[in-house]
Amino acid sequence: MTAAELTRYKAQARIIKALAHPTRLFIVDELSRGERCVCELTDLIGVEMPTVSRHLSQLKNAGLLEDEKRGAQVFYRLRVPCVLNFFKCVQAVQMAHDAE
Amino acid sequence: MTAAELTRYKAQARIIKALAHPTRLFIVDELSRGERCVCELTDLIGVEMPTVSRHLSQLKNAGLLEDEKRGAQVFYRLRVPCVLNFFKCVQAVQMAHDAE
DNA sequence: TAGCGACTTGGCTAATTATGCAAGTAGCAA
DNA sequence: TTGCTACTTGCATAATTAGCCAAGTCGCTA
Repeated sequence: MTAAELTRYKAQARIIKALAHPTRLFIVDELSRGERCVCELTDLIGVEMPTVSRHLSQLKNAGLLEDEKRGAQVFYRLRVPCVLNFFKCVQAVQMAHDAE
Repeated sequence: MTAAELTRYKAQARIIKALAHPTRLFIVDELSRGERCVCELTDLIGVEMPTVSRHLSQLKNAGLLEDEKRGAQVFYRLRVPCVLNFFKCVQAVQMAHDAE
C-alpha cells in the first residue's frame, strides 16, 4: 500500500467509522425522516445529552450531517442521503450470513 | 431506542465497523478484483501476517468474506459485492464535504 | 442584567481495538 | 518423520473510543 493509498483509505475509513456505532446508526435513521434537535434525539436515545452531542459532532465532522442553530436549539439533518443505501447492503450481508 | 432496536443497530454496526479501517478497506478493494491468499495480501499491505490474518477474520466473521483452504494457502474472496457501493457513497460525502 | 434552558467541551475512567512477537496447527515434500 | 511454508491464535502493550459528571457558552425572557 503506497503512502497515497493509505491516506485515501484513512479518509474513507474515517467516514465509515462515523457510522459504525449503534447510536449513530439510530441517529442517521431518525434524521432520514427529517431534521431533529439535540434534545429530541436525546429523549429518543436514552443517554445523556453530552454523549449525544459528541455522536452528532462526529457525524458532522465526517461530513454526514449539517447543523443549524435556531434560537437555543441546534437542529441536525442528513447531508448526503446515499448513506441510507448502506442499510440495504448491510441487510443483504446479514441475510447471506444467516443463510450460510 | 427500544431493546429490539438496539439489538438491530448493534448487529448493523458490527458489519459497518468491520469496514471501518484503512487496511480492511484496502483488502475489500483488492478482493473486488478477485480472490487473494493471505500471503499475497500481506505482501501488498506491508504489515505482519498475523495482523492481516486478524483483519481477514474480522471481515469474515461479519459475513463480508468467505475463505477456502487450498493446500497450505487460504484464499479469501468477497461474499457480498454491494459493499463496493459504499465507496461511491463515501466519495460523494467527501466531495460534498470538501465543497462546503 | 439575572436567570434558565439548550447545547458543547473538559477531564476522567472503563472498555475496546490494533499490533507485534512468540508459539501452535496443518499441509506438503524431501 | 523431519522440516518448511502458510496460516492462526495467545499474550502483552499501546492507542483509540465511549460514557459520565461538571463546567462553560449562548440565546432568550423576565
